[in-house]
Amino acid sequence: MKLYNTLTRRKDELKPLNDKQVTMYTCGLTVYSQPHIGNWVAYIYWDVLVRALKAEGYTVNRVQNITDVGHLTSDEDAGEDKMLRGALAEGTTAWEVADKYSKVADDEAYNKLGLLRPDHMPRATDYIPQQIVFVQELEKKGYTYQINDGVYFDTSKINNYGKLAKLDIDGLQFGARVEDTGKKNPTDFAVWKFSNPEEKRDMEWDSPFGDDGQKGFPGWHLECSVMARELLGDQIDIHTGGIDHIPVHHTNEIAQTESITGTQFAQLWVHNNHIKVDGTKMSKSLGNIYTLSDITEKGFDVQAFKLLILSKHYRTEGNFTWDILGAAQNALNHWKATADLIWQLPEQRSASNLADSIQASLIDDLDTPGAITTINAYINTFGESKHSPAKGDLKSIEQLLGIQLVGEDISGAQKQLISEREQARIAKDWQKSDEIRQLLTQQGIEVKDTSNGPIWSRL
RNA sequence: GGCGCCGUGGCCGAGUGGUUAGGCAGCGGUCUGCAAAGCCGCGUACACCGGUUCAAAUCCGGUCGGUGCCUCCA
Repeated sequence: MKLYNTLTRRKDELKPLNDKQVTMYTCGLTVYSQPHIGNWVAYIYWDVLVRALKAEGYTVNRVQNITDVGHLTSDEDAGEDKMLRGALAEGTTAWEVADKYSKVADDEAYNKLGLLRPDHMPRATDYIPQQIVFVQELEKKGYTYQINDGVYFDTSKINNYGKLAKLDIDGLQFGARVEDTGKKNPTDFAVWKFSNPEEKRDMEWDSPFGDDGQKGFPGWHLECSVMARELLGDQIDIHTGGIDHIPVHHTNEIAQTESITGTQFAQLWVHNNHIKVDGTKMSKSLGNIYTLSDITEKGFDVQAFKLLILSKHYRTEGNFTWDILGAAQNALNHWKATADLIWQLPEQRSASNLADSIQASLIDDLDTPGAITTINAYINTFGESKHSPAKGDLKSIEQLLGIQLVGEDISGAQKQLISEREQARIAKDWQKSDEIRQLLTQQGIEVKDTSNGPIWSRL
């Protein structure tokens, strides 16, 4: 399995630290509001990555956290707490907001999108003591300092800070866009923030830091470092996330973890690009943020959304429009209609190497467009075939890409209708024939008269 | 302003120094009671200007255009 490694800026071969077991960490959602399709884009790619790893014979131990505290609206440790903002918007507490959107996200990801559930889905608030210990360790080693609003990591203490993003540290100065809040260096970041005494916080904890009785909460970057270490160990094989996390979040995870462990944190850093909407960034201010429900309410299949996403490489920027989704839906319908031939025509006997071909694409830096091209070529061989695809081949597609193709057989009554219609056609009773076809259409079944006889598919 | 990324045929989207990507949409034909599908055929793309090379859409330089992060937002 080769993956493009942001650390080295080239495709690197995966060489797991522990033989055939792969450890993988993904930064999960901050559960403060309704997830949108951009969130799911990353989830879909990493889902296929896990599927490909399993097909390669690896066992995968995967952590995807749930951020429910500490994520501020600015990466620079300023701004509001996203959870509190969510609570304010809904007139409830941060705890309830976290609970609500954790459930929403869970339902959408694992029920609606049918993604594979990660092995561990820790919540940051369940790891507060561990995070405090982590900060204490950093303190002991002299990596931190305390100012007014929290305990900060001193990035000047390490010599390769910013190696992931290839940051030009010297070029960064306090000034126009980098506010001077008392930090020693512009890149320093909070590992523990103190609660503002003027504000009521739903989520805050006692800690050994600050004044006596002063409450606080963990820094966002710290959470991932701690949960990864607690659940996967000092070193992991693959760390995934969005490209937006390269300069700050992942850079800081590396700084913290490697300062503690003294070894390399993740071997492979894999980042997905984003998807735009109508050629521009999805943003609240533009009001162009779509959710999974928007897609289904327009009558599209979430599987079509997955196909749309997998049609482009995870590292290239994507675009979402309803037209593009419509094209993906058409392509999916074609795949599904071909899959439904298994109920109608004898199964193709000759062995195909479909699974191997798909897998060959996936292990080359998760080349899902290549895999889809392979599948299209395969599907197209059934255009005038007297056979249906092999069930094993369809299963391979479903297992490797996570796109469901095979539906249920139609009912006996519907089969009877198709048979009656065929009798009417033989008798040239076109009126009856068309009436039956109309009836089936109302039941969501389309019948086509082919050289192989009547063939149905779902509308 | 700082740091990036990208520019492929109607749309989406791979790829790469010399060989048809593919999908979606469209057009013509065929088949067909009709419809749809299938089948056959059709667009000869790679922003622009230079350079390197026997050969560049593919490498290098520049220009133009778009766009991302730094602020709501993955």
